[in-house]
Amino acid sequence: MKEGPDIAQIGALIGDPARANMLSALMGGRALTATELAGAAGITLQTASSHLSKLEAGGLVGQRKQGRHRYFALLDDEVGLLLEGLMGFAASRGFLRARPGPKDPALRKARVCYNHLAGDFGVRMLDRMVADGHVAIDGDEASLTKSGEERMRQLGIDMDALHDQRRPVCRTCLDWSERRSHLAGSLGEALLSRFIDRGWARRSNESRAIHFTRAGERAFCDLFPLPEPLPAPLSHGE
Amino acid sequence: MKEGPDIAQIGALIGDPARANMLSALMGGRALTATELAGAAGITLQTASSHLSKLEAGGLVGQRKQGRHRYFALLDDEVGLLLEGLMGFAASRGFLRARPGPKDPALRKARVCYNHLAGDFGVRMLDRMVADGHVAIDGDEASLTKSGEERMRQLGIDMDALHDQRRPVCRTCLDWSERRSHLAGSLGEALLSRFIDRGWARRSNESRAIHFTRAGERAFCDLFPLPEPLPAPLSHGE
DNA sequence: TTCATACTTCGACGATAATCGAAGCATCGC
DNA sequence: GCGATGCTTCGATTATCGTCGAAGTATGAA
Repeated sequence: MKEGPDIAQIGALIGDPARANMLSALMGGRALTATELAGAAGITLQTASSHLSKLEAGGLVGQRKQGRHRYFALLDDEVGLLLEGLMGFAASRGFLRARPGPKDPALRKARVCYNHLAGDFGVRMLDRMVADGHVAIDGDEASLTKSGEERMRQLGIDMDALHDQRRPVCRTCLDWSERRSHLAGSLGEALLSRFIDRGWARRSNESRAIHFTRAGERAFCDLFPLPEPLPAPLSHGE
Repeated sequence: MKEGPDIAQIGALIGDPARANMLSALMGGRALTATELAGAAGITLQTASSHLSKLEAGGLVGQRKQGRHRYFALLDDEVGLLLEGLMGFAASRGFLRARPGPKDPALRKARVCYNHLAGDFGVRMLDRMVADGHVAIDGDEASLTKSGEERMRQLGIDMDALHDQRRPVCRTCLDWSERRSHLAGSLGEALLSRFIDRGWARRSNESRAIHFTRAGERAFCDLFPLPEPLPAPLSHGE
């Protein structure tokens, strides 16, 4: 037998639909209870408990007990990165699950991808930053420019703190609904936090969707106007 | 049910040990026949055929027919990237398969990780380049410096061609045997090719190992000396 | 043309793992 | 203390899927 990492174990953990659903739910970035995860996966609580135990043993999730509640979350950034990659890959191969009925516009418009903004708004934000010369894209690589650094500081982003972190400030993450990149990395996370702290947007309680307030959406669109005027108004999307 | 990428399908494809073994074998960067892959996975040819059909349908491998031989390879760079990430992740979670008996020194010393040099030599190379100021590491990000650019050109690397490519010139890839990064990206690939073209090293026919000739090893070690003198001579390792 | 080799397809078998009802334990609120 | 709620554990069931022997097709070499 071959020496090396046992990718089959990781694959098998993710390869069960119920477990995949739970991991996807946790990509919303919030800790969820076992009951909530069972609901997200459409299975009973006892089955969810069994699955979560496996995910925990495999180092994909961790739990925190609060009284009778068990809050599960992705164990660390590495898991988030791995799942991001898997999502982008699955989408690139055409493995997409379509909900019967109309597509979920809320998820497509704005949602959390582990810790940063994804969806139409996420892609729009990166596109704007690139068009303004704040972010430079070289192939799959993204880097913040000097002017971008300045701009982010104006927006109240603590750039010193971001530079102190081990991970990249800017990273591209393939958006499964838009099929283009949105901004990940420490800056991506900081920006989403900023929008939420400012009250522009809030997290949905039921899904990974990010709901912008009317004022917040206006502010966001002012900050990141579309690179080109489109005949269809963006705000038409409820 | 949730809308979004179906990561369970990808997970399940990789989650079977036989399929995982074949994918790992293909990380050696060479196209292999169905018979070779069956041998690598320790299964019969008919089982391998069935598995390869699934991997192909899933967009992970592609095949090229040459007479009666079917050569299978990873479908594209995206697959390589995904598997690299999975390998690093599996190793980080402790999912390692140990061969009964002594560890495989050849794989640990130098092997192919999809298209670039990995193992002790791979890590050593990156460390040297960092110590010489040719590659700058910022968290997980790697970039070639001006002096590094110059140095690579001196080594005969066509840097213009590398810059024309879509992917990063330098990328870190977590080495599962050394638990540190080796150099991936277009430069990582170009360097491995260079060593092989110069006759310093050759690919093993049986595994992902890279065998350096005596002269090639000397040249490699001259080019990338250890950052610090160690009491144990590196060349002691057969 | 014949034989050997590489590979695909079919179908039966059996091992595995997800599933859930039932039961039990821990915590919370009245 | 009691009932409700959140969660874990146990055990039986069953669907799924990997496996391989057998048979067939395609290619190469003598």
